[in-house]
Amino acid sequence: MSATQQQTVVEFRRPAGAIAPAATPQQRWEARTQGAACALCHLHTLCLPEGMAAPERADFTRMIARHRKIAAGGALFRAGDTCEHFYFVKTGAIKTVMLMDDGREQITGFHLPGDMLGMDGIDAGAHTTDAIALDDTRVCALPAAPAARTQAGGAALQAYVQRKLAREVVREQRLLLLLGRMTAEERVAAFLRDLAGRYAERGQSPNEFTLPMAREDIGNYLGLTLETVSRCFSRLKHAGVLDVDNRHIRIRDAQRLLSGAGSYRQTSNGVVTH
Amino acid sequence: MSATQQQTVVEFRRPAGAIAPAATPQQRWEARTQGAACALCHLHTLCLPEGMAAPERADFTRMIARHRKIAAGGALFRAGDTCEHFYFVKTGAIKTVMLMDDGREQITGFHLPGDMLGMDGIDAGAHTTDAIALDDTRVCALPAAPAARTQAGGAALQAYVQRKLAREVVREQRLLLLLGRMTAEERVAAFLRDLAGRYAERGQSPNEFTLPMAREDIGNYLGLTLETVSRCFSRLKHAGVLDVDNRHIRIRDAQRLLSGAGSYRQTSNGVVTH
DNA sequence: CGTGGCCTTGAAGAATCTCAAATAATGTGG
DNA sequence: CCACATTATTTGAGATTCTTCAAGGCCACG
Repeated sequence: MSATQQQTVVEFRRPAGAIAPAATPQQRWEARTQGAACALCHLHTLCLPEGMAAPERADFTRMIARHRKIAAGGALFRAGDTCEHFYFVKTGAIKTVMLMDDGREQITGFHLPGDMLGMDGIDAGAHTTDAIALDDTRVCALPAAPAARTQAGGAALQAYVQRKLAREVVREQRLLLLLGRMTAEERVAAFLRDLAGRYAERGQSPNEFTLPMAREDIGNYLGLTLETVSRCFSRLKHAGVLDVDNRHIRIRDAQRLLSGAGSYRQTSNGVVTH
Repeated sequence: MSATQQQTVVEFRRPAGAIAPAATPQQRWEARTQGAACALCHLHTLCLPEGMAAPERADFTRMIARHRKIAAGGALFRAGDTCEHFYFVKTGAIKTVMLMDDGREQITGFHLPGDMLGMDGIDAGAHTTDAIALDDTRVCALPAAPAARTQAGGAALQAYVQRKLAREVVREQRLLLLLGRMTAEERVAAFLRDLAGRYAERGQSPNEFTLPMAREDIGNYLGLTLETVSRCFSRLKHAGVLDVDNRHIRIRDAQRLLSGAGSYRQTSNGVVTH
């Protein structure tokens, strides 16, 4: 949703060099056995700290425990669990859910391959959300203690976590703006734009993708009901902005998706076209 | 809004030793001239890192530039400004506001004395919000560079910022839940509870205080209009939960303010008392 | 081929917003 | 210190958006 992300989506450019070339099986096997797999992982441009010096990157890589698996619907962690690791999604997708006493829930984020999660546990030492797999999912785990504390892991790792946290703060600020000030259709449009941008970062097509979550999850995330989300999708479809086939989305008119996205609203003079 | 904060509000306990005893003018003068004012500031329990060792606390104190003043309505920083400092509110109050291209705004936080702000600028190097004084306000400034980077300032300071960031993430998560899932009256009640808890932390009465912001700001923050906020106040007033006299608030029935706060809603069976 | 989960669509209802007006507080210049 | 202008707040009535409730269709899976 940032300016640069929007740019990416509008022009449907694939960011040059966003994703590393795939490693050969032989390379991968060697990397894994030598604890240097991160450098060869196709997600390393998203996970690995760029500014970090080589020896510290090696430390980082060595600390990572690879390949914890979570089945679709399973929990990576629950609210209240001691925060022992931060996680990177490797394959699949995860939602983080904040809970109320009376059972109401709010999804605070969807985490795609390359995304880091679990830092919400730094403050209290325990996670504040449930992390639920939307699909069969694999994650890498980074021990939280050295990353959060001043000893051991070193300052570079600490700075890395700090950056990730700051990014999370800004992401949530944008979400506050969405929930507080946008109409249903604007929210859905912003959601799709955001997803498109993130797929672009991952080297996948930003204008054609498959949603990893149900309508209910989208609605929950956007502060709407699943019916409202469905209706917004239908309206955008009939307006020619999108192709929607169940969870498969194709963006036909990125320009209109960007500009209020088929909401045909002009706030200043009240004119409503269509 | 955390469990412990709620507790504080329910029982209207003043947390023991939350606030340091006031320093004498002589002590203050010495402290200021020697760069050790933080230890004597009545807000030091909120600002100063608890786990920090004495020498590092002294470093922290020396880095702080004291007493930048902002007149009511003035900006401490604007979205896009280079993030050179983090700030601590000393007196007054500040709102941080996220902006949309079309002029819509979303207040993302109100910052009271003792609160830290400005960390949203860590990621991009520039602030993402406007910080506007609600009253004549004084702040202390902490240079951002040593706090964010690995050199100079040291790991302790870095860990401190990390903690503050993590707390901010959790605070925003709670706000997402509020904006996404709560009714208007629940939002207003949660807002007052939160404020009450924060005043309690500052050694002020949690059941009687003066709002530093206008109805419009409250509404904006809660994703409502000012009229809706005003109506909620009136309903809570007529229900005997609050005394509302313009910006002066007195909480008469904390129990009811906590439990859905005059909204008389029971989500499970649909029964609506009142 | 039946069952359950997910999605779509319609119609009625509720919560909140918008518009409008009156009242109260605050600030300003004389 | 007062009269006036300005701004903030309250309250009402009607409009609107979104939700709730309900029904039906599609698809995967046993």
